[in-house]
Amino acid sequence: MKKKTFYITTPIYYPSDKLHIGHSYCTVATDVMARYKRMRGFDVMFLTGTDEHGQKIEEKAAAAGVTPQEYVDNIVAGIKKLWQLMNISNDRFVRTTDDYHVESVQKIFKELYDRGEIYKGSYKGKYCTPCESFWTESQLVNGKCPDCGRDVKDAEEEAYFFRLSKYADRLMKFYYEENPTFIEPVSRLNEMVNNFIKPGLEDLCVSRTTFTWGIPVTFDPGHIVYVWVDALSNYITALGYGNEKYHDYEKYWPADVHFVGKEITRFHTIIWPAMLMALELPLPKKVFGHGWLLLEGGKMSKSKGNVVDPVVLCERYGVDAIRYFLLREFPFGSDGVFSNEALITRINADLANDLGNLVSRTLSMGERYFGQLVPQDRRFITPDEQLVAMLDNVREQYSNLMETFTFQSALAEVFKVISRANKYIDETEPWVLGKNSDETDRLAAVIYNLLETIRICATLLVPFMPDACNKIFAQLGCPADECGYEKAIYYANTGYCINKKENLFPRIDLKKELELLEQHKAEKTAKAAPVAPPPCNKTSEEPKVEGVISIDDFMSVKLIVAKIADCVPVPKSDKLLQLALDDGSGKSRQVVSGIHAWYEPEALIGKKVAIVANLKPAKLRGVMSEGMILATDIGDAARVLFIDDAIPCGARIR
RNA sequence: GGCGGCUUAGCUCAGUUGGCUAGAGCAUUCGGUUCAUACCCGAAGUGUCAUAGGUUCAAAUCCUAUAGCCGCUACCA
Repeated sequence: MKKKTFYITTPIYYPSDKLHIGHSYCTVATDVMARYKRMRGFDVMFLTGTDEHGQKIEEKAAAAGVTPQEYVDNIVAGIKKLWQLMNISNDRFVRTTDDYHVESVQKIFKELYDRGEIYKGSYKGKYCTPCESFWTESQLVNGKCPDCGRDVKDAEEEAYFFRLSKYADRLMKFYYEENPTFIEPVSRLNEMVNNFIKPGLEDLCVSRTTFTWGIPVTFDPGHIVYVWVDALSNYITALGYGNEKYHDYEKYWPADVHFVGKEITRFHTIIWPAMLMALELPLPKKVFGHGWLLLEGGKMSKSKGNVVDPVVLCERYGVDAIRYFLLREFPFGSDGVFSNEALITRINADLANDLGNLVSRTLSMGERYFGQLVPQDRRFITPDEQLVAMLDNVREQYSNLMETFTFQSALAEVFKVISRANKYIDETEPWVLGKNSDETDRLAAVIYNLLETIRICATLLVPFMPDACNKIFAQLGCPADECGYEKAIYYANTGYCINKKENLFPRIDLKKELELLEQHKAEKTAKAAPVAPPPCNKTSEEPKVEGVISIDDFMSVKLIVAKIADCVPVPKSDKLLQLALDDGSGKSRQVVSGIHAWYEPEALIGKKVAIVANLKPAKLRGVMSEGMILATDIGDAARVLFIDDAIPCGARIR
């Protein structure tokens, strides 16, 4: 009989930098699920990989003075090493620079084009003639070419578009009728529908000519396949769709679940299904958007310099402890706050005190009273029943929760049993039984029950902590290959051969360890400082007072005086005004402001206002805005803060 | 601005379709035990279940409003 298959994926990670604990979180969760399904007898395909193309990689490589390929090879080697360290059991690792992937993507792109799902259109933007470069509005710096700073002119560029818009109805039908559990958690479904589907989907630009590091469009030189088709299709190219490298597309597709970060659920629940519809291929069964690991300061990000390095943690506390912590501490669908203190507290309480200590005390009593072998002559009595009842039920409770990716609760069920076993020792007092030779058969039963508890729990914990559990099996004297899921019930094993070794999870000195980690972090940021331009994290060591900022924080906002030289409404907009400002620089500054409801252009021209001069430029309704006019709200109305005409344009406000 | 979500013990959170004195873990205090990794077991708790109304025999659980926080998004900038 053929085994049932289970295909599970992580996102393919972008190798522009080293990965942090957040990436580990997703990959460990996927690994646990893959191991669990293998344990349940499934033929599992577990895929992870890297998304290696794009402009950012191209730039990073140039900055590092290497080719893009050299750059990604280096980073990817580190990623593979990390997964090895973290005991990730992926069956395949796809790189978007792999030949077979490139070949498949080119075929898919052509196929979509031939089917009329991709059409050639034009993409409006700006062109810098001297640089021969095409830029989008958002790439311009102060409306000028970001390379040379010269003026740019309107231009249209050819690009390919995918007919995403025509799939809105089919997607809605798919979400609500064909596969109501496609998107999880469900709150994400609402976001997708309300924010994207209902307002109307737009066709998607799927090619670029602004960079070269990517997969060329075979039938149109100069065009590069943009990330959507390139990256998303990894889930099928890695099974051999459109290539001869692998041959198990038929076997594993459609995927049982894509685990993705919540920030990319949109791509996986709208664009990816639409692409597959266009190709007339089956859709994945489920997309699960998991939460983020936050730090006390907020989101983890390289620019904040607050990333947590999984390698350091694994080396210090062991891979299994980290894997356990990640899935025990945080509900998989929501965000969680990561802290070293929570990590160590969790390891001590659950792994050292409860599980590790249970193994330790059970085995040393077993050895003390019986040597290695627990006598077969055992007297079971009524007080055993509570523990045994839990052993009879835990496997099912656990698997019900695992099937819905509720790892946190699945682990909690197992640890309830571990706790009960510790209590059982207190109740039965084996050390008293051990003093009375008439009680040997009773003592044998107690020790046996404890060994059964440990064996069953360890079996269920294997997906989370493979190494530690195998060590437990070794110390129990029952071969790991005889500790499968089907044996995770009471009385499935009757003989034990105790062989106690060193403790599984040493207790950690919380205070000492926190100091060490802090020190480690300080050294690291000190080392990193010369490389990275000192960004906004310079005050991170100072105690932060809530609601209070430093003078430096304030001075980072550049407020200046400017005169409104001209003002017109933004076309097709009812709230926006487009202002031409004299900011004293000699050049005109364009700012868009949402105040048309309260001010007519004529009322503003000639007035002086305060503006934020160093605000990141943004495009509003297609018009560039290089700053912000200061205003205040009175009730529902906005009032602009006008400045005394005697103050010159460009004057700094502080 | 729109849509969605959250607000429960000092901390982190559970609380199924409204129903017995609102729970768990961690931390705290006290007691027990000694097999064990200064561990384990037991006990004690503290809660205006964000605020104000409403529906109901009965609401943490449903409805309305308000406040704070968060997510996505936008003609915020």
